Amino acid sequence: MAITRRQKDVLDFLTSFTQRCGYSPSYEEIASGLGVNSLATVHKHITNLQNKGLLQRAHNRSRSIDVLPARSSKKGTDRLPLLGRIAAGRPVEAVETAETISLSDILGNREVFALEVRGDSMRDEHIVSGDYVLVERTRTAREGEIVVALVDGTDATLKRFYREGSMIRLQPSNSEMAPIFAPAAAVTIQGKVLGVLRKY
Amino acid sequence: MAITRRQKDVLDFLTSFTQRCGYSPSYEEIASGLGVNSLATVHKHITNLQNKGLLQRAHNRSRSIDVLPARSSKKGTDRLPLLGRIAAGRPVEAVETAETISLSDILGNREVFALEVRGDSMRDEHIVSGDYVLVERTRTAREGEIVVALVDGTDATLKRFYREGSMIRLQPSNSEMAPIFAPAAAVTIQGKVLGVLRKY
DNA sequence: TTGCGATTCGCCTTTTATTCGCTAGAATGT
DNA sequence: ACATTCTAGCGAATAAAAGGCGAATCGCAA
Repeated sequence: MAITRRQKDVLDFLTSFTQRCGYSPSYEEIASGLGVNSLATVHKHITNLQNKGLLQRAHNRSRSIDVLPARSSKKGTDRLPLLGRIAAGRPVEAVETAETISLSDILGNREVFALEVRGDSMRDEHIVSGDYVLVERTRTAREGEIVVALVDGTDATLKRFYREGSMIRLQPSNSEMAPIFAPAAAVTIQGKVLGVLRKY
Repeated sequence: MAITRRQKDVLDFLTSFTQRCGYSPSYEEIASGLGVNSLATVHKHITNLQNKGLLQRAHNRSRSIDVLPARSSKKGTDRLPLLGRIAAGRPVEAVETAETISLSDILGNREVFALEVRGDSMRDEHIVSGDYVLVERTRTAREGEIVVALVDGTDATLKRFYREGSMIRLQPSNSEMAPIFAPAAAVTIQGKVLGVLRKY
C-alpha cells in the first residue's frame, strides 16, 4: 500500500483541519491548504486515497470525508516479530516467536513526541541528520541522559545532560563540537530521548 | 464524522443551550440563536443531524432534542505527533500538528520483522550493537541497499549489497572491516532494511 | 378546542463535488 | 532504451447537495 509524499500531505491536512475545525474541509479549502489551484487535483487525490482505503467519503456529499484510523490498526503493523540477532551465524528463520517489538515497548504510556534531527551534534552517538528522536516530555533529567534542552529560551538543542555545581553542561556527542555551559536557571529541559527511529 | 460547517454550528448551539438552560431549545430559539428566519431551515438541520446519528428527537414533541455524546478519539500509542526539527533554534512548541510519524510510515503493509543487531559492522552507517533493524522479507535487493544476507547458507550478516559481474560484494560500513566477495549463487538475500529502531 | 411548537411543501441561492480533456514528470517493466 | 503506467497538476463546465425563505399544516397537551 504505497503512499506517496503528496498523498501523506493531503492526509495530514485532512486530519489537522478536521481536528482544528470539527468538520471536514471542502475541496476548495483543501486546494488552498495544499497550495494547488485545481479542484480536479484535489478530487483525484481524495479518490486515490479512498481507493487505498485510507479514508471514506459519501458520494456528492459536502464535507463528508472521514479519515480512517485504519492506517495504524490495520493489521497489527505496530507490533512486529523479533526473529533474533543478526551477525550471529544462522539463517533468519521464520520461527514463531513470542518475542516482539513495538513502539509501545519504547514509549510505555508516556507523553511522547517526535522530532526530526538536523545537524551532526550527536553523530558519535549514532544519531544523525534525518533521524527521528522519540522524546518524552519532562522537565527534569538525570545525569548523562540525552535531552532536548532550551538555552536562554531560544535555542533548542539535542545534547547530553550533566550537572556541574550550579552550572549545566550540555555535551554534544561530536568530538569537533564544544560543550555548552550555562547556569541552571538559563536551561529548560523540554524532554528526554527515549529512542531513535530511522527510515531509509 | 462527515459533518458540515453549519451543522457543527447547530450542534454547538444545541450543546451549549442545553448545558446553559438544562432543557433543549425550541425551534424558534434555535432559529434566533443561529440567526436564521425560517423554522423550516432549523427543522431541516435537525433532521439531517438526526439522520447522521448525532442526536435523538421525539416526533412532534416540544424541546425533545437530545444531543448524543460524541465518540471519543482513543489515542493510540503507535502514532505520535511530529513537532518539528531540532537544533533549529526555537523552543519546541506544543502545537497541534497533523504531521505524525509511526512505524507504519516505515513499514507500509509489507511483511516485516525485526532483528537485534550485534557487532559493529555497520557502525559508520550509525547502526550499532543493540539497535533493532526493521527488515522487509524479500529475495532481491538493489544496488547499495542494506540487506540481511546469507553466505553459503550459514552466515547471516548485515551489509550493503553490490553486484560486481557474477560476484556479489557485501560491504560492511566500517573502515576496519573488509568486504565479503562471493559468487552470486552462494548468496541468499533474506530481506532488506527499511529502518532502524533504537531504545535507550 | 385551541394554541404553540413541530412538520411539510415548493421554490430559490450558494456552496460543493464531480467530470472531462489536457500536459508533464516519475516510476516500472520489457 | 523504450513503452507503459501512475502521480500530479491545470481550467472549465456541470450537477447535486446544503442552506435558506414563507406559508400552510399537523399534533400533542393544557
